[in-house]
Amino acid sequence: MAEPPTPRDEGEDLLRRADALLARRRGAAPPGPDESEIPTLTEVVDTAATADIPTLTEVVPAEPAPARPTAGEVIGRVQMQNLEHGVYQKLKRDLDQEIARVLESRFLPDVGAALDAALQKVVRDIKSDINAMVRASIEETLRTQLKNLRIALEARAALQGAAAGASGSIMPAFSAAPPASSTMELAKSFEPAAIEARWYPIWEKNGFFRAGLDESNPRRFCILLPPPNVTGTLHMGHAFQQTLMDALVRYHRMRGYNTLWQPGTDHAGIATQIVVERNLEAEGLTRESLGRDKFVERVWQWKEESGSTISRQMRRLGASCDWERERFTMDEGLSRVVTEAFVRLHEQGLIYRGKRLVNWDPVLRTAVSDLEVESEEEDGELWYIAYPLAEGRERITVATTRPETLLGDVAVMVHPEDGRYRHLVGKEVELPLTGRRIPVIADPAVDREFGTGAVKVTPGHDPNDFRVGERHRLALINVFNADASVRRHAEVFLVPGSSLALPRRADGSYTVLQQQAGQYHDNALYMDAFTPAQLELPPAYAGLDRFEARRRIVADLRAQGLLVKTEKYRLKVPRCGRSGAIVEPMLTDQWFVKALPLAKPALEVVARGEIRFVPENWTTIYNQWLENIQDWCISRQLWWGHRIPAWYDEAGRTYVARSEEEARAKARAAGYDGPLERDPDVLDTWFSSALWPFSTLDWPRDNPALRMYLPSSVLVTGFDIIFFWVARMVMMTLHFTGRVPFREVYVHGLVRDAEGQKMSKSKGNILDPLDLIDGIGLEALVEKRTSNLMNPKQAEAIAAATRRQFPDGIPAFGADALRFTFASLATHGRDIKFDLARCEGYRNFCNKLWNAARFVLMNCEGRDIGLDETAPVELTVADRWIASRLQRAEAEAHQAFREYRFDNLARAIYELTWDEYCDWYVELAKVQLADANEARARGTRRTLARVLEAILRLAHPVIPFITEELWQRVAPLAGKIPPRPSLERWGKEGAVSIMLAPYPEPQPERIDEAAEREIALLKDLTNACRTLRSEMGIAPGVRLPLLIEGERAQLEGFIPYLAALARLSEVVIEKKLPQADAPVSIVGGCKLMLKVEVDAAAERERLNREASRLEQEIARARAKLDNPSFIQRAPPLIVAQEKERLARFTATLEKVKEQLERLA
RNA sequence: GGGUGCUUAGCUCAGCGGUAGAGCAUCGCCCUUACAAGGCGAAGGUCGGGAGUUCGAGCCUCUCAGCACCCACCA
Repeated sequence: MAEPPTPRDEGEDLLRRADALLARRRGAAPPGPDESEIPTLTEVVDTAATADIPTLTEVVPAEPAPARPTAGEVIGRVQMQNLEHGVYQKLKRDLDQEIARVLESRFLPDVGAALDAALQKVVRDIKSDINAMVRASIEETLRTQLKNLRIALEARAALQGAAAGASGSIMPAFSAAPPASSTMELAKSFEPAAIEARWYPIWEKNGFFRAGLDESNPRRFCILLPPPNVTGTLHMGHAFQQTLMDALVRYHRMRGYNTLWQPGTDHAGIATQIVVERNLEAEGLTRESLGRDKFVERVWQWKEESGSTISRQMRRLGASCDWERERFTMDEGLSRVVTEAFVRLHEQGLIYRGKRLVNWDPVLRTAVSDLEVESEEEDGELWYIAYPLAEGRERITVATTRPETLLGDVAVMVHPEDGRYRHLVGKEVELPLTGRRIPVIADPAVDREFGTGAVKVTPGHDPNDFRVGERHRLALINVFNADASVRRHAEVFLVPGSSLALPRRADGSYTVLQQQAGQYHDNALYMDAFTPAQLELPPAYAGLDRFEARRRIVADLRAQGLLVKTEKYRLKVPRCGRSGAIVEPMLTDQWFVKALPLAKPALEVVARGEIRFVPENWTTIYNQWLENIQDWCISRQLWWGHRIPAWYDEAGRTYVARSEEEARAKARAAGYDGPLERDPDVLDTWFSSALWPFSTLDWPRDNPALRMYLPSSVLVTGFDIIFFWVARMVMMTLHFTGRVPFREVYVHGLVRDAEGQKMSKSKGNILDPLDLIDGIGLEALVEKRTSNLMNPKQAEAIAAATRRQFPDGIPAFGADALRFTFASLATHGRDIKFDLARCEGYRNFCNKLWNAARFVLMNCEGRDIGLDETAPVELTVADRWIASRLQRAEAEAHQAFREYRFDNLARAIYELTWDEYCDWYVELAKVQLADANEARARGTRRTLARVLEAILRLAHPVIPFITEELWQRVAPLAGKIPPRPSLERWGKEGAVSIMLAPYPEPQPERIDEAAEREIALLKDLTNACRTLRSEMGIAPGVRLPLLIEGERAQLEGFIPYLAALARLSEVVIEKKLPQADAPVSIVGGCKLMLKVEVDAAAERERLNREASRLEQEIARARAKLDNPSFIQRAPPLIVAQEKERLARFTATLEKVKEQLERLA
């Protein structure tokens, strides 16, 4: 199939040549493994990028540009542009790869190899994701370096481009760097990387993020950044949340509020300690071998190394926090606040220390709070164990999921009304394997249906049994060590009234330990008046891990014929949210915050509406939790964190104080002068987080920020930390400052993957926001997802899934597109399924905006755009219409911000920009610009520029980078700022940024309903023509005449628009359409006829379809109107509307029928 | 056992009493002097099932089903 040579072939030839050029360049570069031969970047760039890469004019045989291009030549130029773009992208990609390769080969062999070796060692036998983190950090650094290098390059290229004055440069992205000359064209497409890298530092250096501290301005807006883990990296949840916060902050800043976005990081006690301990493990060290001081030093070191990663990543996202106020929970200032808060709470009796049954993580060897325990259903077994009666041959069988805790049993419990066992209540059974005797007790808590209806009672290792113990005054036995191995000697806590039979002696007798009834103090648990004792456990199990002990005990029971049966059983297993270890209820000494007195005010402020949840149904969740709140265990047996400010003397007395000196003074006052020892424990991370709203404002020292920004305006957070953080901030802030911490809580959903799965390393579905901004190749992505898996067996499946889902890796979308995506996904639902396709769509949106600006600049820069108010300006209906639409969009934007409906905000911006401004107004403007009427052209240019300028400001809170870049060019046109100062001077004098420009306020008086109606009709007419054309299969290039039957006065003005938009050769308004076999469409009382021969039968068919559609509508409307109760009860407006519809459909049908007759 | 969501086009989601929408995907046609990361057009849904309230129900009520999530001590 031989085709004539077409321009396209020429283009392919061009591409081939470009390839050849690339190949040549590659050939010139030193390939081989000899790393010393690798050139520096500047070498590569100088030789390859700036010299070897030809301009397009060199590549394409130069043709003198004709003064007046003929149609064919115009096409040629368009093609050339596209080709230029294609070639450029190819070259750029290649150059990027080259740069990356050079960077890699230059740096990785030195630093990387050593690091890699170390990391390999780490990874091999440790379950850890440290490798990924370090790798990510390296990648990040490289990427940043690369970016910086590229910016330098761009500047150079721009300079050279300017010097050469060549219009045919094939590196347009580089001309996107500082727009040096005002007439320079924007790049053909939107290239986010350079723009982003340029603007953020300028904003930050100019102090635009700085908190407003003008106390005379009563408008204040403050957001606290939920402090991320200081050593962590940015994940999708952060990026999402921070996008919303940044939009809010930028919006209010533009509106002239005193604005503070308070950033900071959290020391994340457990999480960070775990990471550092794993690092140590790789070196064959443990924290114990290092010692506390050395270990904490190591953690600080780690914090210094990785502590800035997340804030750098936030900058990439465009977050406009006041970095000068950045805080860290372990800063000196914040630590002081933590101590102060602890001491005050203790003085007020709201903090106490006691031996309690707490959730113990045997791996981390620390207590964790109830909230940190996650229960999942898992497969397990239910063992039936026979306990022989002490007297007689009878046995009582209990069912348990935890046979190993039998060692700590103190009773067997049955339901008081259970006939099967009533006769046994009060008797004693022999506790197997232990040689002890325990009583049978009755308690209504027993479920008779479950198991055998008899339960073993282990108050020392089960919260439920603990309560039973309290009711029945049972002793408590702790059988485990801190690592949950079985003790040689159990700890026994005899409580008032309790007794415990010690193992049978050789002579068959028992010793019974007993404690007399004692006193309880207020609010205390029954065991607060315990007497400690010891109990020898069977030596066979001593030192065994609890699960090994379980196996042995079950085996021993079976051997003794006491194991009745075993059943498969699904049970809830409580695991530590951090380590994944199964939590063991353990009796330990811990510090607690009394929750009740703090919870009450926290409930009241919400009930009074001083704090409002958005969406409000979260109020219920908040209330329910606070209403059932338990005391909060705040001590952790860790080393990384705020050490508890309590000192003990040798008699075990406690002195809580702000410092050791103060403790000593208190001790002396109490008559003690000996040595003091500080409590080794640290505080729960969330304790310091709870103080965040005022600790970051340097409470208790009075200062403007504290006066102005407490309460903050809104807390933006996920529902997963309502209990952990939100409720506790309310309690603590109210308690210490008497103020609420924030007025509103905007609770957003959680980001999940496209399938709705939680993003997690082990699922291999993690998306890194930075990869969405910068893009990532497939191999790098696979590597990232499969490295350092907890379970390396998953690697293959994850790699396969990743290859399937991202066959080409992830393209670079840029921060703006990512942010726009997040905004548009921020509905008030719970889950946010992150859809890459959406991201691509919004990248395209940015490109659209970019090109609209390009169009406006091409048509307005250097032209009379009506800034001179004395020159005559004519505004057409189209101009008035787009201005009107702008007002509506602005109103929607404000409302969206008020309601935290970022999806609506995004939609309003998207529709205004794309559907109205680009698709219609720009097209209409082209018609107006082609007109000879200068006043009208001036008005058009003014409208083009002003509306675009407003759109940029409207969109800036969501897409800050591109809007700033464009605004710098567009704002002078719109008369908003003087022609821009050069970028070099930016910041020194008269720095003007879109960040500081006012947010658009809707002007209701500019809503022009008449213009809106007119344009609506014009759109309908245009669409009808287009539909006709398309249905008739008329090629877009063919221009046809159109005949319209309708009101001349109404339609006349539309003619030029219609002709252009519907690609018509002429538009003729007729009193009556001629009789012809031509397609006709009826729109709003007009008949449109495309003058083209058409098969009458097909046209009849089409009209009949239209008629039957109308008939259906008419029938529906008539049915309603025929219903007397509708007329009677529906609001008159609705009835009128329905009548109007009926009339309209009927009239249209009339015309369709008429046309049908004429066809015949 | 309590509680909270969700179920609308192939996919992701808006809409919450008055003519069923968007993006992506699909199917046509097209290099149209801002944009092929584009333009124009088309197709696609008895709004999970059932019952009720109402002149009128994706929208309100009840109920059933499915799916998520949260809280709680079922051995």
